[in-house]
Amino acid sequence: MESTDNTAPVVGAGDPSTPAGEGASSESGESAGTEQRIFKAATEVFARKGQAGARMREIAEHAEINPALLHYYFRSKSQLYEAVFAHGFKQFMGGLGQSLKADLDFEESLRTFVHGYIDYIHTHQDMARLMLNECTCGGPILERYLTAAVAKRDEMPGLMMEDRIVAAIESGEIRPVDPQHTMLTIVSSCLFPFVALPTVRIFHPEAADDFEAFVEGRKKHVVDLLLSGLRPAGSAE
Amino acid sequence: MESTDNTAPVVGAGDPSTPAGEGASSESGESAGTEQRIFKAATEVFARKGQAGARMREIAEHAEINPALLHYYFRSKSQLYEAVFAHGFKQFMGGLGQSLKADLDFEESLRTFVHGYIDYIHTHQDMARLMLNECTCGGPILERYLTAAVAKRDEMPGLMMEDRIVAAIESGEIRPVDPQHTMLTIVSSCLFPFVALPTVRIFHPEAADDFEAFVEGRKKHVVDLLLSGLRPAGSAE
DNA sequence: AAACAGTTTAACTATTTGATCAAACTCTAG
DNA sequence: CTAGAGTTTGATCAAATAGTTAAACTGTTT
Repeated sequence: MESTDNTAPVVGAGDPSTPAGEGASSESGESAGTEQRIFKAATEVFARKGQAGARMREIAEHAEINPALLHYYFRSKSQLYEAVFAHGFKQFMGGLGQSLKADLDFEESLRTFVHGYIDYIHTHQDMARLMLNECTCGGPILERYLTAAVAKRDEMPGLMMEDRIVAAIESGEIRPVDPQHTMLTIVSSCLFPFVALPTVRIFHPEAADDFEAFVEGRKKHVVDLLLSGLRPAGSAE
Repeated sequence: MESTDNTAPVVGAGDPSTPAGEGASSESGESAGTEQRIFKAATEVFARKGQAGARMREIAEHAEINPALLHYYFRSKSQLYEAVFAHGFKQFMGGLGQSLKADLDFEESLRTFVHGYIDYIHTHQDMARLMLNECTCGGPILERYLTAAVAKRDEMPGLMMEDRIVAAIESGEIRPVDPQHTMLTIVSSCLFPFVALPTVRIFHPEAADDFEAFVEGRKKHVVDLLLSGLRPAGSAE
């Protein structure tokens, strides 16, 4: 009843979780990971051009597949976008959550968070840019997902870290600071340099030459600067 | 000789500086600041949708003018975009430069930079988002403008501040840190919270209620955290 | 008022875009 | 081999898009 009744998959609509749910792989006409190729290409193009600026044909070219396949697998442009976004959002939220549940002191908690955050961002730059794009334009999609995530606070690594800051202030591990601004500074310091990387490269030519070194240097610097900045007054190094 | 020879202004092409060069205002048919209205609307739409995603008709609607006027004043979409970008870039670079030339100690230099940066960003959010958008996609326009600006180092406030950090380390005003990473952290902390403001609002509902308080709080927090983080070992508060 | 330069408008073109569809293809199951 | 479900393709459509143009309009100058 719902539109033409051919045998179409359309995985993105029903289960916006994994890019190509391996569980229901009904390999027949040698798909060869067509769906995953679409997904990856879509992530790149959406990240660069945004939802409105991205062209379906460009995604198809990037994935080296026939443009019609985009609609075969994802029905429409908006559904493809939402599938990509939802996957990234879930991955982003889920990845860090676990590592923070261990009961470490503040210094180790911060180190874990910063290292994990930077590792994720620099290995998923496209997804990070896509998310930021959504943040800047303040579209309804992000708001929908974000408010849902904020509800169950203990699954948002950012909010967990914020709670950790509050606790550390109370226990005297760090000096009294505004937890929300501090959290904002942490996220900014980890995220921004990689999102704006094309620009950073112009100022840091060495970041292009030895990227891994730049990433590790970034981790060290952020943790070091924050720990120094948050150390209680009077406590020596 | 250059295309049709009607009497067209096209200010954006020749002099990409001020949005509506008041010098050559040839007021006849009651323009009523049409060009400035276009400019402002274009900034908003380009910031939200990017160069590729923005639609000329949307800009025209936003400016409440006839779509054809966009081409009358700016010839093409790409020239309109470049005019908007160039204006923002020049304004961005020029504004902070002067304030840093005064010979202040490091603490005051940092305070001046952070306050000036945040003031500019939060009063020109659209322009900041547009610039960041250009940063993320790494288009040729930004690279062209940026490399030109880096050449004359003493006109880039960011690089001037970085030089100030190096000097402060040598003079012992602050402890030895990586100047480039430190600079990145400063810029990140000032820029990101306002660029991603729609998202921040979900976590900081009070930022929406009393925006001015949030801005001032942000300035204080960033300066405070950085000064603490950079203070030489052993020096009391 | 007549001429004129600058501005605004609506109608138009050519191209691009997202989306659809029937036909062809591929592999497996019977 | 044949039937059939799932997949891929090229052709095609309607809507949207950037850009053009001639005519109408505005105010100023003569």
